Amino acid sequence: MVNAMAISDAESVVMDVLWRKAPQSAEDVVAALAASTDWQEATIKTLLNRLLKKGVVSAERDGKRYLYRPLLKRAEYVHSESKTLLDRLFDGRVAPLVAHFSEQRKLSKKDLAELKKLIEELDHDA
Amino acid sequence: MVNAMAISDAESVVMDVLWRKAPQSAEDVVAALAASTDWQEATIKTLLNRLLKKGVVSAERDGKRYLYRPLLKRAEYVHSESKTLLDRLFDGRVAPLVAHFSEQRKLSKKDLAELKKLIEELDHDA
DNA sequence: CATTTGCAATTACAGGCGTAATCTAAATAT
DNA sequence: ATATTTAGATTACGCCTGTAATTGCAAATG
Repeated sequence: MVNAMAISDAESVVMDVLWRKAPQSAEDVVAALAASTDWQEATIKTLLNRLLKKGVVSAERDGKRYLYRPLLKRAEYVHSESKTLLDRLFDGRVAPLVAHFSEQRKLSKKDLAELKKLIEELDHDA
Repeated sequence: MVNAMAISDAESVVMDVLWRKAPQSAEDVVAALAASTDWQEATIKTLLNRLLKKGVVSAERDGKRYLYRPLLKRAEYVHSESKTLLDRLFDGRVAPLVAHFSEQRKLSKKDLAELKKLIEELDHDA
């Protein structure tokens, strides 16, 4: 068990919708996902319920339906996912990952420019 | 299905052993994992077999046993895992990941120094 | 040869995941 | 008041995973 309460891939797609905007009803979420997935309504409701059970979203009654909102913050999720990957593959550090991508020539101009700027700022800060 | 032929977490631990040294017999792999896991021999053999079935390791008879070696290269695996994560969480680019870690103040001195050097080299190269 | 032994192959089994269909209770319409 | 619609809750189901135990077979040994 790598993660105490892991969010599955499909579940994270639903979280993304709630991170973009909250609270939302199940129907809202279904509507938001209609374009990008071909999941049935029932599927999305299942995912919402599993997320509820995992304690990472809350549901507040609103008339006949519920309004869902994320309890887990996106930054937290992003961080734990990233850290898990860095730990597994890059000895827990960021630089080796960047090195890997540069070796594979998979750094875009944009990436390079941004990285350069970032590093300069950090350097200046420190 | 995100990955055509995904390697599970437990399986990747076995791959790690083979990436470090190949070929190795099942017994070698068991020995290598004795320190870091408490998996039974049978478990490790199951994992080897699943990896075989997935076509990411090969087995060559060596007397009564087999010698296993990875067919998938570590760099390929690392790349696909990293790319999947970057795509999911950072719009497919490296810089935002670095930015995230710097915002969370999770960049070590070492990371910073390495990144700086890397960027300089790349800049110089380009 | 017959038997033990060392490996690999097969089988097991519960829980999670992707993907829903169906059931039920509440609200609304007739 | 009853019928219908609607939304959530329950149930389903096959595949993957983690974690093995058991079986089968070939080689070594008595």
